[in-house]
Amino acid sequence: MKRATDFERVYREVRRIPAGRVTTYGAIARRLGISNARQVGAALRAIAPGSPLPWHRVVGAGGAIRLRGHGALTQRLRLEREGVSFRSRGRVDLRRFTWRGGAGRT
DNA sequence: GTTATGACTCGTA
DNA sequence: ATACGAGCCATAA
Repeated sequence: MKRATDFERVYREVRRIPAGRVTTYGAIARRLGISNARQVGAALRAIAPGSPLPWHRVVGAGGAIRLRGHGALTQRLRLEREGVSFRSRGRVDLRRFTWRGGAGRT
C-alpha cells in the first residue's frame, strides 16, 4: 500500500490551519514527527504557484516571516487580510494568533 | 553513490 | 536589534 509522503502530510496539516491563525515550521514538524523544521519549509517551497494551500499561515520561530522578497510581502498581506496583526519588525503576534490545533480544533 | 541547497532554529557576540 | 556559525536532514540533481 502507498503511504503518504512527508510532503503530503505537511500539506494536510497546513490545510487544517483556520483563517486568522498561524503556526510555525517547527510546530508542524513536531506535530507530524518530522525530524526537522527545514523539511516543512521544503514541502511548502515545492507547492505549485497558485495552489489553494494556505501556506501563508506558516511562519518561522517567533512569528518571523522567512520568505524573502516578493513572497514575504504576499504572505504578510494575506495574513493581514485575515485579521492577523504584526508586531514591530514584521513579527506575527504569536501570543494571539498561534493556532493550537489538535487539542481544540478551530 | 555524492553534492548542493534551503520557506529552520538556536546559541553566541 | 543585527550578524554569523553550526547543527539539522530530506529532496533534487
